[in-house]
Amino acid sequence: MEQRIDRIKKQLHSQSYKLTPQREATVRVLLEHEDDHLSAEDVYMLVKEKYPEIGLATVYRTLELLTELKVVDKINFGDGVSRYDLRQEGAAHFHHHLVCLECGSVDEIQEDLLDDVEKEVETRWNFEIKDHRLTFHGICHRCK
Amino acid sequence: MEQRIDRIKKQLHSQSYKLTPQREATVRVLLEHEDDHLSAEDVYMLVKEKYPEIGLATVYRTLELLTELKVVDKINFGDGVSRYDLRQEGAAHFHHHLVCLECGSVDEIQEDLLDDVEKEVETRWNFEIKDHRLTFHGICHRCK
DNA sequence: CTGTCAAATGATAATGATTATCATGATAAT
DNA sequence: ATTATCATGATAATCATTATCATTTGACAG
Ligand SMILES: [Mn+2]
Ligand SMILES: [Mn+2]
Ligand SMILES: [Zn+2]
Ligand SMILES: [Zn+2]
Repeated sequence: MEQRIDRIKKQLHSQSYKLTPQREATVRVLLEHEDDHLSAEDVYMLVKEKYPEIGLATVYRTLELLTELKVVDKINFGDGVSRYDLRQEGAAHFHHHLVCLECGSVDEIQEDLLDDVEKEVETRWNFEIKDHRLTFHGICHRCK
Repeated sequence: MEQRIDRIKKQLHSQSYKLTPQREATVRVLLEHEDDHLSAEDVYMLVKEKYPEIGLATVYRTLELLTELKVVDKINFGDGVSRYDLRQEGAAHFHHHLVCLECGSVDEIQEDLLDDVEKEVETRWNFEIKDHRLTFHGICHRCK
């Protein structure tokens, strides 16, 4: 945890941003909810527990900044809000999601699985892949 | 074109919906822009050219209805709007997209490519896949 | 034909997430 | 200490989408 925050701090400094107390509190909330898919409002409410004087705008700004630095990925599951998902450190690509149509749960697949598909796309469509988004919609193991 | 509209008409009737003039005008616009990825506002402006008295709410309602019937797919590329994409008739799964980070273009991949990956996900994660969304972000063939 | 009724429409208000603005506060270098 | 820059918080503005409601349409029964 602390080492992770330290690395994010360095990453911020390398772009001449500071790790302010508000930003640190926000990052801590994200780390403590690594498996969840929190909206900005969700993050705001959780950060307020430790840092009640923080403003909603600051949370939005911090999430935007972390997205820029590729610490988190901004993702949209089709309900009306953006959700922020901590990226695996050092992962080349964003991980995949399993969205259950029954219970609404969102599970993660950390393995890439797309190597072959991406090779094919790169050659046949002459497209240089930088990243991807893959979501499966269906019935989760709990609902079956 | 006419046959396609006829099949959509039957699909509507089978759920006891009618193909009103407004709905038909909207469907025609979608068919005429099959390769584009139009927002509700885009569709509204295009429909107005043929049917100026249509209201924006009706366009939203029609797009919602067509999404329900799986005639179109609602998709979100991360700019603030939903876009509506005509589905290939009879396709089991939604097609894939190539989004260029340089020029913003969105190209389509109609081939499935995911058969093997889906088999693996179904068995290893015990998840019954109904549909998917796959988007690649990178540099398109024109920008290279 | 008419009258009836549910479905559909269009104008517009309301909502809700996100962004912009701006005065104030913190920080670090000079 | 002074100044300059960055960051923050309150709040207003924006903008896509949804809800509301009075009116219209079209299928159907008599
Ligand atoms: Mn995730
Ligand atoms: Mn498409
Ligand atoms: Zn489930
Ligand atoms: Zn391009």
